[in-house]
Amino acid sequence: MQAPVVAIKDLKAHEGKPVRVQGWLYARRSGKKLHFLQIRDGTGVVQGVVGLEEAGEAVFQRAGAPGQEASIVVTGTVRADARAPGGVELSVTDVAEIGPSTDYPLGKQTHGPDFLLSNRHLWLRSRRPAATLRVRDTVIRAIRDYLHREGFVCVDAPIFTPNACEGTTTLFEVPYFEDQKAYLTQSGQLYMEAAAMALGKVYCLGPAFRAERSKTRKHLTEFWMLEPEIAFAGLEDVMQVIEALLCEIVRRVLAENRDDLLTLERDISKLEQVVPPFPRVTYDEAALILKQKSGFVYGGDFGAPDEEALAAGHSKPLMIHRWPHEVKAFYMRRDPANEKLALGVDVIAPEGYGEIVGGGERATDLAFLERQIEAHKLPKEAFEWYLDLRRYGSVPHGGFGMGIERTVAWLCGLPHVREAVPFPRMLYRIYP
RNA sequence: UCCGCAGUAGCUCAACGGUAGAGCAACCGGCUGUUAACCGGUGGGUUCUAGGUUCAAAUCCUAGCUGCGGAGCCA
Repeated sequence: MQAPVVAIKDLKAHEGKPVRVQGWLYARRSGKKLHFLQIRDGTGVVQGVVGLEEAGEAVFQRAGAPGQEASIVVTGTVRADARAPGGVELSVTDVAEIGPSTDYPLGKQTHGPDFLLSNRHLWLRSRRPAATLRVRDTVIRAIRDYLHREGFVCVDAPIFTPNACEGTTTLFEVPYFEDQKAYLTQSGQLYMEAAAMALGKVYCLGPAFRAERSKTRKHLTEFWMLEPEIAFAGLEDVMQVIEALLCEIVRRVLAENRDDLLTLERDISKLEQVVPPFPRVTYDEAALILKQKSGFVYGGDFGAPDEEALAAGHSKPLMIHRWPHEVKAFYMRRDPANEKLALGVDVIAPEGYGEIVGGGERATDLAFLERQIEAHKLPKEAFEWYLDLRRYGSVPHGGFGMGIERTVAWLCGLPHVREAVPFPRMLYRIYP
């Protein structure tokens, strides 16, 4: 009878028993009578020890043959060992090579970002990318769990759209049958407003595309965005949901990904400080702070250096609300207390990770929106369906968009958002 | 689109006007407890491309290509 297959993370529970481990040869160190095999299987890494005398000559030779990242099945007995980083080792009795691997491109030497990104399909096997993807998984599960618990319904938005959702930023154009054109969505928000009028609390979580020629550590051309939309909600309600959601995400990652955060050398104490309430300032207050620091001129949007200056000194995400309406989208509701301000909110992550959330309360007044569409020179016929939402039982509502990669990059302490997505799409990179 | 920086061995880099080198990887040998293993040896080059300056160019100049970082825009 063959020994049972056991995941490396579960080996401790099988101490003293024979098991099989299926995985890949991460690295090997060899002596004349001893092989040390570092085996990884996606759940962890374990060291297999192959002694010439214990395993026999045939097995010993087979253990010395597979190259780095060859796929192997290793049979052995689980043994506690104080010298092992994970607490247990495998005393190997047999090794079988499944798929060979020679001249693996990613060795133990250091590599530059260009080379690593060109080999992203292999780089994923390394510890840091694997840890990052596990954190990303937790972030997405935390989002879905939390929103489900709060009564939200997942309503997916279309990827093909007939026109710009907001009419401003650059779109990827694709041919759509004979003589039509379609565009890849840059936001599902307008569709979520329709869904919120049907189901109350809704969200979508999917890719968004921006054909901007941006080359910074905060930008991808394809990124994932969470967009909740809530009926019968105002700006304060939206800010409350953002705060609660971010705290829940951080809590889950701290609870489920401690080892991954250690692998990533993340300062966990910084994340532990992310608890309610978040600091909140109005645009006016923020502009005043910037004016004292750097001579900022009131009325403009905040640039990346401005964001960093505002976030400096805060260990929690900073919420900036009530913006001059000129710098915000046409569909934002105006502040009843000051018609020059839009009821929008941006959330700036700590440690220089920039804007991770943008949202606010939507305008519900039909005549106001018609004027806005005209003022922004948008094609009105494309927005008729959107205006219908105001013609037939409109209610106060609001929502926000959260950038998944920026959030993951912040939680993991990554130098660039491209590491927060399995296969990044950037201005000059679409391979692999 | 604009502004910087870079391109030399498979990878990471050095050489800064005067004989192209190191570490890692590969290959060979040694080692019974390694953890980025260690020790000895071998092979490995159109110095991104095209011009130019010079007795002499990886090095200086011009143009291009590629990548990186930042700005703008945004999540």
